[in-house]
This record gives sequence, structure tokens and C-alpha cells, in this order.
Amino acid sequence: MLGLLSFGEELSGYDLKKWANWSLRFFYWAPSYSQIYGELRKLEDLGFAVSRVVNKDDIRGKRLYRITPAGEEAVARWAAEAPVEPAVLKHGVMLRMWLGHASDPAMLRSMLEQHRDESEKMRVRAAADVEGSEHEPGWAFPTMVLRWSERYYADERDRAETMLAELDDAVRKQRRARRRGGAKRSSEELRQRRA
Amino acid sequence: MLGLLSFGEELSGYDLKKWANWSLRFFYWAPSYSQIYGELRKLEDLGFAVSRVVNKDDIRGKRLYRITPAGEEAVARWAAEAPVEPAVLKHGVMLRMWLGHASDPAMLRSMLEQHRDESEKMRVRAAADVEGSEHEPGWAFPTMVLRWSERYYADERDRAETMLAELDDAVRKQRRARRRGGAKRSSEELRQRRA
DNA sequence: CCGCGACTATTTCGTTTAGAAATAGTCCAG
DNA sequence: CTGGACTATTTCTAAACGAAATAGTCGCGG
Repeated sequence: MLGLLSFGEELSGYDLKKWANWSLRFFYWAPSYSQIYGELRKLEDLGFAVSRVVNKDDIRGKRLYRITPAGEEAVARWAAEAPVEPAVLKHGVMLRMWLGHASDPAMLRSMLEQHRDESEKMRVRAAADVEGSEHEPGWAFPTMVLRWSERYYADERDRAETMLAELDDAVRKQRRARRRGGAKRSSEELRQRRA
Repeated sequence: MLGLLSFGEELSGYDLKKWANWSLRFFYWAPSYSQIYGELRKLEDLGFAVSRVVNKDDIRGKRLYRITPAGEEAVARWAAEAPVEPAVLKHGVMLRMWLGHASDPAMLRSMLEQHRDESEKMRVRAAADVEGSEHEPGWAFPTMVLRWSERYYADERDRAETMLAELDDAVRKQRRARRRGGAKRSSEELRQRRA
């Protein structure tokens, strides 16, 4: 949240949600409203942001948040000090491929094709975003990350393509193994090796 | 959980945790104990798995779970029917690059180098796992996914390398923009475009 | 043979995050 | 002047995380 606010704009929780959805979608999460509004309250308590009620005598006035100097300091500190954990990838398609023995091969194929096509669509979207931000002053870093995202999806598409080419072979191998009743034995073996 | 059990072994919650950590680490999550043990209880309630207490008069006996025919059916149903959501990538390094304006360029550089090196390490680990499972009968699908993972980390390494080459340029651009006080104005503009 | 460290195994608990829906005001087109 | 789309915030439940507590087992070195 502070990172988003560190661009200097005054934003509402709703703005933050929209902006996060749009700009972080390629490499980060889309925080829920409950999280955003909760965090904003904390930030204000900590003095890292200040809010300004825009309209309403009402209980639910629109509330714009602005980062404070203390908040900017906190972002800088975070950037310098917070440990970078390894990236987390939750890849449902690969999970299903991993459990391919439980699926119909035709289904696996069409799922992979769909994934390849989706990846290509994402690549195109990222490319369009690069176009749109490339010559914006002050957007050098976001643009660089967008370029990274475009390539990420191009790579993802290519990996799906490669796996598509390997699929028949894997299905054949799996069938052969099952005919020999090897599934249980071999997982036992692998367990040994892991230990 | 059912997917892991669908390989036919009798496993404890602890086994499941270990196995998931080991085998799904490249493309999926490492579920917590609390989640695993909770799910196992649910699976048993639903009749998708049965448990067998191995040792103990005690309250905490070791408990081995085995998938039932109903469970196998459920896995097959899941594989065929559950919608595949887009993969989620939570990439702390890219988040920091995106917020590069808030960091020291030297810090960004060393973070990227570290990420590149970590990716290469992961690639090597995945490659070793491919070696280990390649000729196992019944492991055709997991092996294929491991090959995918190896390439994933090779691609990740290469993208980090490319970004490293682009970094100086981005830093220069950002500095120029800041000198012209453009940061706030331009983000305003981009917001317009988004709308 | 005993005690100590490493590993197996499960439970507990507090926090965080997700996800969806409820609530309600605004703004514009027809 | 009204219905639909969008802005804006809150609320609630469920899921997931993460770390620690608890406790049995197993081997090995003194």
C-alpha cells in the first residue's frame, strides 16, 4: 500500500484496489478490500499516511490517503531492509499435469493448449501496457517490469508448447508403467531415495 | 491432498507435508500442517480416504491415510471438472523493481544479481530431480513437470540477466524525470489513460 | 545403558488473507 | 426521473499461514 502511495498521488481505498489490480496483476497479488481498508487504517495509526474525508456528513465519506514523510521513510527502509523471499508460484495447470495419471490425456492436451493461448493473450496485454507507459517520464521502473512481464508470458507460452510436444510420450510411458503394475512400487522407491 | 494420495501409498499427515514440500515446491504451495490435518479429517468424513491408527494406546497415535475408490473418483472428477484459474505469481523482487524509484540503484542491482543466482540454483536442483525420476516407471508426468520447472528457472535466470542490462538505463531515465518534477504529473496522466 | 539430538507425528492458536456480498452514494444516458 | 454502471466502504465467514507446543521414536556415542 505504501509503495503504491509513494508515487505521490492522493488515493482512496477503492483507487488503490483498482490500481493494484491493474498494475501489479502480472507479478503480484490483487489485495482484497478488507485487507486494503484494514491496512490503510493501520498506516494512519502509524503516521505513515494521512487521510482526508472528501464528501459527506455521512458515516461512509470518501476518504483520500496521502503518504507522509514518515511513510516515505518507511518505504525506503522496507526497500533496503526487508528480506526478499523466493517468489511463490501457484500453478494449477502444472499441478494437474503432475497428477496427469488421474486425467484423460485429451483433457490434458486441451488444457495445455488453453494455457498456451491464455499466456499469449497475457503477453499481448503486457506488450500493450509497455507501449502505453514507455515514454512516460517517471515510469522507467514500472515499464521495465512490464517488459519483464511480456517476456514472462512469452516464455510461459513456449514452455506450454514444449510440454504439448512431450505429452504423447509421457502418456505412453505412463500406460506402459501401469500395465506392469509399477505405480505403487516406484513411488515406494522414490520415497526411499528422498529419505 | 487427494492428488498426492492418488499415487496409491498409505501416508500420514507428516508424510504428506514432506512430500508436498519436496515435490510441489517448484510450482505449487507448501501446505501448513494445520491445513493438511484439517483436510485429512474432512476427506475421511466425506469417505474419500480411510485412516488406520498404527501405534498407540495414546491420544496421538500415528495415523496412515489411504485413498478410497470414492476418493479416486473424486480426484478424477476434480481433474476433469474443476476450473483452472490463472496461475498466481507473487514475485517480491519484481515488486521492488516496480517500486525502484524508492530504492538505491546499487541495492536493486545486487538484489537482481542475487535473484539471478538463486534462480540458477533452483534450476540445478530441478535438473537433479529430473535425473532422479526420469527412468522411474509411473513417474512420467511428474518428470515432465520437473523438466518444465528446470526450464522455468532457466528462463527466470535469463530474465534477471536481461533486466540487469536494462537497469542503468532505467535509473538514468528515472533521475531525469525526477529532475523535471514529472513523477506526480505523469502518474496523473497514466491514471487518466487507464480510466 | 542412558541420555541427548535428530527426526517423526500431531495439535493448537493467533494472525493474515481471501472472497463474496451488503450497503449506499454518484453520475449519466435515454 | 429512473435504471444501470460505477464509485466507495464495510462486514462477515472461511481458508490459509506460520510458529510453537507436545510428545513419542530411534540411533549413537560416552
